[in-house]
Amino acid sequence: MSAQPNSLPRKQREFQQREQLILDTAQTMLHQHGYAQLTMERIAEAVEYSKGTIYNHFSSKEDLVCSLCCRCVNNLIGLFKRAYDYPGTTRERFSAIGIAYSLYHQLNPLDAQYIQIVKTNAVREKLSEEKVSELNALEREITQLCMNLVKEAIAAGDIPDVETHTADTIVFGFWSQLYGGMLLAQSDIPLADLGFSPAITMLWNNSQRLLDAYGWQPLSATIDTDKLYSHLCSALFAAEVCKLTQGGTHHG
Amino acid sequence: MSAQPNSLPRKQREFQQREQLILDTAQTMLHQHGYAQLTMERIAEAVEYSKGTIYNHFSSKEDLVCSLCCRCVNNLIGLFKRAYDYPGTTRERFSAIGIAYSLYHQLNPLDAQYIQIVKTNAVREKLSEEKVSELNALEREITQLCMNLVKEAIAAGDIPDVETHTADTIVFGFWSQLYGGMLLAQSDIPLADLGFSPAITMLWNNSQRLLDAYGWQPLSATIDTDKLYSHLCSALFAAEVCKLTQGGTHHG
DNA sequence: GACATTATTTGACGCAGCGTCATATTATTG
DNA sequence: CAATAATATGACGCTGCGTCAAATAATGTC
Repeated sequence: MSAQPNSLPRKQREFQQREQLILDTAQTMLHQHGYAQLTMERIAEAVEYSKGTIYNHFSSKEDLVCSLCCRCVNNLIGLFKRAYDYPGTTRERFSAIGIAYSLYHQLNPLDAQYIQIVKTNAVREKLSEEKVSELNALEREITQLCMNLVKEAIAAGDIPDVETHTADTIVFGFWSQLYGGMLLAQSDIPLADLGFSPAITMLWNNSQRLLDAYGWQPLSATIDTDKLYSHLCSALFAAEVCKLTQGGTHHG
Repeated sequence: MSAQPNSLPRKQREFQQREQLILDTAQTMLHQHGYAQLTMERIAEAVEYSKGTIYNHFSSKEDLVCSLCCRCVNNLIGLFKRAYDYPGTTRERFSAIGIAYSLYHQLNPLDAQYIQIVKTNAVREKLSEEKVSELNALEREITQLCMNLVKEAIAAGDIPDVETHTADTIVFGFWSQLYGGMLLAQSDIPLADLGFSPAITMLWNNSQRLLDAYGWQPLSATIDTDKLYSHLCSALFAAEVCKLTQGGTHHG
């Protein structure tokens, strides 16, 4: 968008643009044909550069997928920050983070693939030191964001009895729930067939329960959580929700 | 253990034994050298059969890993059943399932790899219809076991306000927490570095909170959860805990 | 603008690992 | 002990990763 003139040497800008092109292409291919069909040759062909050039950008296929993953975590961090900066109670803001997470994965269900793939030891083994620490830095950033909010809440007196509910336990618990819930929702297992309700609803309800369990004020008994959900959605993530409802039909 | 004489034609018994041998060997190799180093050639060499023979048992490498995964889920089901059959309150029994899960993954940290790998779409894509449904059946079994216990609890009046906390929501929430927590605990991310307490402790505390949030009687306020934890461990999983404490040092 | 030098791109190549299948080996039966 | 069936074998074809010497383009110098 911004037409800042040559903030970098032209060469470097071209390089970065090409890198994005490769990533975009790879992402599309991954979404359309799956990981097994994603080969360096095909990517090279699609971007109309040769394989060697791709390897100038990414040291391996794993490295490329990891970069995809980093981009996606970055996007998620963006949403989280929006939630963090919301001018409301700490509990509302933390709840908004949960919504951000769930929305992101509803909007980009296939992005969960990279995360999934990159979390696999089989792939980790092959990553360069460098890429691993890039990813770790992002993980750290997103974790700290949550942690800070919880600490803020504790400092503000919104969470009582801090001895048993330390900040780390709360973040861990909430995060586990989001992460596990998202994985269960996405993956293979046909939840509906097993008699489950829509995962998104369950996830929201469960996370509210959990915040109640920590005694995070104001408790859900004193407010209308359904209303809170839709309010946060429209206040913070209107664009995303819009895209989601427009997107309409679930599968391709 | 049981020396039942030739319940099956000798040939078939040999076949099954060999299958187990292959799986055991593959498991060991996976643990020792990682997924990247696991090749069909090497497995064949190690079991002293040829590659072709391996392919008589498993239609692909993915198929083999999936079988490993099935075996591991089976073991987990065994532990879950023990928890299920414990003669205590429904809440104790459900808590025991949580312990079973956490113990299993402490004892067999590397087994999480198969699950992880097999959950990856990249691998799923390559699995035979047959293996997928074998795995699904196991997932179903283990899910139903949890679901049944929750239903029992609801029927017994141990969980109030069933409109908002339906059985599926509770199972989903609890399971998400276990699954997400285990993945976070195991994976890559150096929790300690990020300022987290031991994951097992957090997991236990969080799951107890969650059960409280559902109003599952008796609430943790009325009992000593630490005591419950050690009691259930020794009553149900003495052998496992013993192995765990003997195993001693964490990393190889 | 011609030449030298440096940077970038290229695709043929080597190699590893999967999965196949014709052949060799072993077991079973008459 | 041959004939036949069942099973095991490993050489082979193929795909896809990652490399690197050579080709091509870009930049700098006079």
